[in-house]
Amino acid sequence: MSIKVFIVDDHYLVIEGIRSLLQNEPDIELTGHAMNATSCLAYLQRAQPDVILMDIGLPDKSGIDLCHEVKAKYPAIQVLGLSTFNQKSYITKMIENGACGYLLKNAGRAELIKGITMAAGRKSFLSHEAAITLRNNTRSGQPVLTHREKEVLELIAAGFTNQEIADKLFISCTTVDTHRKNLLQKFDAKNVAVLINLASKNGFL
Amino acid sequence: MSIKVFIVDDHYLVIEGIRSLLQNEPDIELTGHAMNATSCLAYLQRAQPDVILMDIGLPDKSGIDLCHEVKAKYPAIQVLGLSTFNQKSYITKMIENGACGYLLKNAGRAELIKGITMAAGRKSFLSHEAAITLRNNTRSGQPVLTHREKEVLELIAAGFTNQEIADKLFISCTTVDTHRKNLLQKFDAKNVAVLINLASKNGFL
DNA sequence: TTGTTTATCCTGTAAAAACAGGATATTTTT
DNA sequence: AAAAATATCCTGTTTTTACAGGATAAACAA
Repeated sequence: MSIKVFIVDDHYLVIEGIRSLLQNEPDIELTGHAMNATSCLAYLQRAQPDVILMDIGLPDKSGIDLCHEVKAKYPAIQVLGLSTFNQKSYITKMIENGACGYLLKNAGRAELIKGITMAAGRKSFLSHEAAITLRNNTRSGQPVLTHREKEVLELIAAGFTNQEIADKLFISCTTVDTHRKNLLQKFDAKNVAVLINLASKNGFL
Repeated sequence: MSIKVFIVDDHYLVIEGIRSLLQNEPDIELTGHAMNATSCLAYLQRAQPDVILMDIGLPDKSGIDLCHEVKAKYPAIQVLGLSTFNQKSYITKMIENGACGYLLKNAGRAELIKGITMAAGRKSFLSHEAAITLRNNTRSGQPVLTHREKEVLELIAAGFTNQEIADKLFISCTTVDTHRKNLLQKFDAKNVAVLINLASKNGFL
């Protein structure tokens, strides 16, 4: 029995590329594709593939959220993240949300087929380069933020002052200042400008 | 005589997608591809295509710089920008550097072929969506920054204080403050946090 | 159970940025 | 030639951050 694969990606050229690469694979059957999250969910109500190749950057919803939703409704489906962004935060977020692996768009034919086959066999798979960044970044790189720190970070980026943030979160102004202090330290940032720049570049915003 | 097309893109799936779409086009011949700027330039020393499809995000050099280089050495070659990022700054930078158009990776078969054909005929071409963002953004959207403002913006993002920036640029501290003031106004930002966030999201950093 | 992390709060000082409201000279565009 | 844009500089005041150096309580992990 062949592996049923479905693609969710808003880039037509990528869909076409995958289709072309899988054409002569007898064990893999491409059952369809969607170019946004909504039509993906609509498709899944009618038919369930074995493996979904899912892009991160979709027009209506992030692949990270979609992955969570799909895994909640259809736990049997294996989701493989698919993206150009080789960034730790994206990879870990996909895996946290139930993806069984991560495939980069610069992957070759062999890597693509291996990823799909392993996903279908309920084994996890990471693109070679993705595995490297994941390993490198756990040591030193992006800091690990607590839930509260993430909240504060987003409110800082939105332009609120410490006092305004304090009012929103029902905490003291000095507490916000402490979180801010810790954020600066964790990012090794000299001031907010650097903090927001790094946070944005590393996918926290 | 068929149009000779060369692709520069580090995403194998995209190359494969384009190859698949162009396979049955008698008028278009895909002569090769490169996955980075260096091997693209090496190829061009041996053979010159009519049209190059060029990605923005290459591993060794940005497509924007590569475009400039290619057009300087081989003015006859028509360069079509190719990217997932539908952002005004990228599109205009490519065109400023000699590209004759911009193709988005979510373009369909018809758009791809039309783009290549028009490029070969020395006509400019913009993907439908790219044309819309370009039009929208000139009216309202990303602000237009002067050279000095861009310099100051980058130094702010790097974490320098007004005084430090002033020393670097050999201007007064108050002048830096004025530039900062104007940047905040142009971006409609309440403070640096918002400024850096918007600037980063809109490709200024 | 002990140690660590997390979230909370405090006081005080110094530095920096935001805001207001100017001015002048040089380009560039109309 | 006149108008607009750009880059430069100035004096203030108020607000906000950054920095130093704490403390406490709850949750969690070793």
